Amino acid sequence: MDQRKRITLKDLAAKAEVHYSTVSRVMNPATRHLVADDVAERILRMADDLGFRPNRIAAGLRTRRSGLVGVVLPDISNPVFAPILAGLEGVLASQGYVPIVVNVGADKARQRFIIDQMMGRQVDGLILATAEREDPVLDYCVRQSIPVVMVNRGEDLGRVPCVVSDNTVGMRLAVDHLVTLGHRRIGHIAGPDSLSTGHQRKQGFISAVRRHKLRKGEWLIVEAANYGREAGREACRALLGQSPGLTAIAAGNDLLALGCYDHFREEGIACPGGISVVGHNDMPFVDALTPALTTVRIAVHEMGARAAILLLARIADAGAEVASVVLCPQLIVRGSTAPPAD
Amino acid sequence: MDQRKRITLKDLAAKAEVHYSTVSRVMNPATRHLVADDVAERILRMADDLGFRPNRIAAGLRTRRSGLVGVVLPDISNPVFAPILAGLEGVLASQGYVPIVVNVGADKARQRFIIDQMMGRQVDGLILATAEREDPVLDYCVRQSIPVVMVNRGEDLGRVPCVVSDNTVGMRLAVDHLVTLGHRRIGHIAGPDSLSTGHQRKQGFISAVRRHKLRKGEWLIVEAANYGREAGREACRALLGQSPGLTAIAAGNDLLALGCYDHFREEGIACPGGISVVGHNDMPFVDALTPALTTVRIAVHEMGARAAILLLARIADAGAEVASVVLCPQLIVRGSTAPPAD
DNA sequence: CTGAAAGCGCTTACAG
DNA sequence: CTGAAAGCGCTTACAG
Repeated sequence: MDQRKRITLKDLAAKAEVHYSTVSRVMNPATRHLVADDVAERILRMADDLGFRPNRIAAGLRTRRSGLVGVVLPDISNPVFAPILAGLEGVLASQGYVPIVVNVGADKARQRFIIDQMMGRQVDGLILATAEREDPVLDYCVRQSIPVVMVNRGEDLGRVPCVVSDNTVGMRLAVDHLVTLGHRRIGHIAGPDSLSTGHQRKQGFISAVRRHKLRKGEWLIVEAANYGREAGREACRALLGQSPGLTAIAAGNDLLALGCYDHFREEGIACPGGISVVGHNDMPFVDALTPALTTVRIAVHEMGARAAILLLARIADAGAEVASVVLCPQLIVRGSTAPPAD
Repeated sequence: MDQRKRITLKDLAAKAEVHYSTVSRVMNPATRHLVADDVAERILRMADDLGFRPNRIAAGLRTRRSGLVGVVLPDISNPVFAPILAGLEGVLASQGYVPIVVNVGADKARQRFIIDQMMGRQVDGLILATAEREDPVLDYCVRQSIPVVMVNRGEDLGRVPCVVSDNTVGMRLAVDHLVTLGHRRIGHIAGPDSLSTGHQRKQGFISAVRRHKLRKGEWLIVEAANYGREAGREACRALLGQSPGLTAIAAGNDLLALGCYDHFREEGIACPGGISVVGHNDMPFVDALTPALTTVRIAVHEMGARAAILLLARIADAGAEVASVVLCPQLIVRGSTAPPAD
């Protein structure tokens, strides 16, 4: 009923008339030199002919390395995560690792359950895209002392390496751009303050408007319920309800900006004619919106790649210094921002 | 340097003063009833206290089940695949399986290499989103007789179960809609003919226009180089170059439709005023485009879920009938289609 | 109901 | 350079 009986080290050794430990040495490039060249060559050829694929599960049991990395995602339908995953996967694969990815949502109990499962599967390390600024799951990982790195979102304590975009700079780019266009009344739709991205971007917004000496009342912040489009629409309504005179909005991410578009459409507000919007992330296809979204591009793919590199380093040497990586974002000016009407 | 020495069956058995086979029976719900209730309870409590997580790699070596499913993706940056992956992952997780996902691109040699790696990792089955109508990699999988199911794209021979959307119906919905609006000169931008989606949608288009008795010359097909946005732009240029009188385009997918938008923008063509467009897939956020894209919604999430269910059935019983699943698509009318100008 | 034993397919000191 | 042996952490017939 099932796959043709898989051939093993021993089968191959029998055919080659050598001890199976010799075959083992040949199959592993690192130990191949221990075997006479002619023998190695012969065995390699036979392995190829027979389609011998060493059982990595068995090897992993012996070496205590699974070659598996657990990737914990909060929301795979958010387009930011696809390129991050692609970046991760690329470098992991190049080193013979493979990601096991689980989409867990925001529930901490479930995250912990999943991480337990992953540890049961002997993952060599964990990449978390789910971290909150204070995160019990992260505490748990630290206690277990399993190699972990965070991606996109960090924690406040900095116990664990993380790879993030420079959110302060990102918001400053956004605000500088708006101010340069002539805006003085600017709103910010913040992401959840429990997430480092939400918090840092908000702080970045505040320090940027202060730098430009905007007075209290000229700027305003509303925190969205989450990073989704619908939450953005609601926050936009609240923001403009509180301060109808705003001429520009810096959104905490592109989905929130999309929610602003939705609100504008409902209310017949022109963009950028009536109000300007800047997003954050430059997620796929926001250039195809009308107006094309001005946004802060973060290096998502690179973020994934760097996180994988950091994790691999940590797997190789758990004592390595906790170094984090902060990637520089870039302002992408498109059609959703213009000088204010008045 | 590394994680606190992981505790094993034997450690736990020593503490509980029973044989470790007893502990094994307790840890597995299916064999728990073989052990006296009070003993089981005591062991369970101790396991919990000590944070014992059975080593699934070791168990897998013994049982010859890894609980791993390989997922082979052609292009993770295409937004269709995120919901498919989410659907897959959801049902796999509910059954104690976990996906290992690799983004391989279209290269068949690399696909085969990756599949070899996955088989070396003892995956219990494979989900391929990379299938072509004639696919050497699929031949290889069949020869290895490893459980496989295809998702989104099928093969011509139908040797392997697959879960796809009904592409013929999808194109008919699109064409019927356009004809109902009054269009008689309709172009189709086809995806690659080597892919079942490209081929079937093209055939669906042809039979739909014939049903409506459009004459030769009233309809036209151009095949895009791939399913990407840029290829769509080029194909749109070619299509309108060959037949400037077209009043509507049925695109092979949303990305191709997006490419049409790009071309229209370049050339100052109004949509839907000058020309109407229908997409396919209803990928995330095409409702936020201007005009919002009329498209054929395919049940992506469900597609993933069904594929996982099929695979699990096949893993349980390799002799099971090869049943495929064809999901019914749905037309979503939005702003990119309108009656022709003349 | 519980224990003792074999074995899954590898890796890697240890000899020679 | 090659072999013989132990052992990674489990599961599961087989006894009792």
